[in-house]
Amino acid sequence: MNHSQNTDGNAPVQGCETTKLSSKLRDAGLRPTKQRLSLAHLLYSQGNRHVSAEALHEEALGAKVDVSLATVYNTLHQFTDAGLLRAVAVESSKTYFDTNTTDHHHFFIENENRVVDVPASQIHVSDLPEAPEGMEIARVDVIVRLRKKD
Amino acid sequence: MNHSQNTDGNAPVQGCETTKLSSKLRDAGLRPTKQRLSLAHLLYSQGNRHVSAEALHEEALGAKVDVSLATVYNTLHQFTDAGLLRAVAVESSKTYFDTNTTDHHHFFIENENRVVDVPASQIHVSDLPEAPEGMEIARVDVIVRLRKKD
DNA sequence: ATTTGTGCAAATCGTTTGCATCTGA
DNA sequence: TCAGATGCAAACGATTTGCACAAAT
Repeated sequence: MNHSQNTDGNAPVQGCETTKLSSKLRDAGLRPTKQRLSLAHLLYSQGNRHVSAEALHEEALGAKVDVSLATVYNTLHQFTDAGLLRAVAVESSKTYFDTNTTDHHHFFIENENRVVDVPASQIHVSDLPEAPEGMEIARVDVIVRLRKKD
Repeated sequence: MNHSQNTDGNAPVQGCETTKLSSKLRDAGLRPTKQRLSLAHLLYSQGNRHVSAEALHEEALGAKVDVSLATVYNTLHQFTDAGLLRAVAVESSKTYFDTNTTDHHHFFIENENRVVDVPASQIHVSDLPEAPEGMEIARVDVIVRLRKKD
C-alpha cells in the first residue's frame, strides 16, 4: 500500500485512479460518490475477485473506509445492474459478486465456499438446446463443483 | 384426484404406492412416517419437479396433509442427503429441490423464477479443466438462463 | 437548490434450531 | 419401550427498506 494520508478518516484513493474510476461510474450512470469510489477501488484494484457483501464491508472497514453494510449492498446491486459486476449463484445462502464481467465460468470449492474463475476458453459447451418460443438465452453458467478428494 | 376418504385429516396415499414409497424411504435409511410418505407422494407421483420448501408446504396444506414448514424443510434436506432429491442453486435466495437425481442440467426462466430440466444428452461440456491438486470434481452444473425476448 | 446517495435501525424473507410432545418399529 | 420424528415458536443470517440527514451537480 502506498497511499498518501488525508484527513477525512476515509481511505484515500490515488488521484489518477480516482479519475478513471470516476469516469467508469459516470459512464455507468452512477454518481462518483466517496463510498462508491472507495468500494470500486477495493473491487477493481486487485485483479478479478469474488466477494460477498459482508466480506467487502469488512474489508472496507479494515481499510478505514466508513460505509454501512446497507450501502455496500446497494452499491453492489447498482454496480451489477450497471454491468460493472456480475452476480454468481453458487449456493442459495450468500450472493457472490464477480468483478470479471467477461464470458467465463466458475469453480466452486465446496468446503471453503470459495469461487474461482475458469476462462471461457477452458470449457466448451456444445449442442445447447433451443430456447423455447419467445425466449432467448441470457447467459449460460457452468459451475464446476470441487470437493476435497476423500 | 381419486383418493378415498379417511378420517385422520391427512391426505391418504394409495396402498400400493405407499408400499413402494415406504421401501424407497426405508432403503434410504429414513423411517416411513406419515409426513414423509405424504411429501414423497406429492414429490414423486407427478413426474420430475422442482419445488421450493414453501411451495411444497402450501401444496401439502392444500392436499390436507398436515405438516409444518419446519418439517418440510427437514424432510427436503433428509431426502437430499439420502440422494432422493437434488438441490439446485439458481439464484441465491430460494433453494429449489429437483426430483430428478440423474445427470442433467437446467433452464432457469428468469422472470418466472422457474426451473426446467435439460437432459444431459442435450448439452455437452468438453475440455473441462483439471481439478486442482487434492480436489475432485463433485459435479458440473450448467444453467441456461432464459429471458423473455424483448 | 435540487436531486441523488447514505446511514441507521427496523422490517422482511428464507431457513434453522431447541425443546416438549408424539409415533413407529 | 424408546430412538427417532414432529410441531411450534423463537432464533438466525442475509438482504431490503423507510426515512431523516448529507453530499454531489
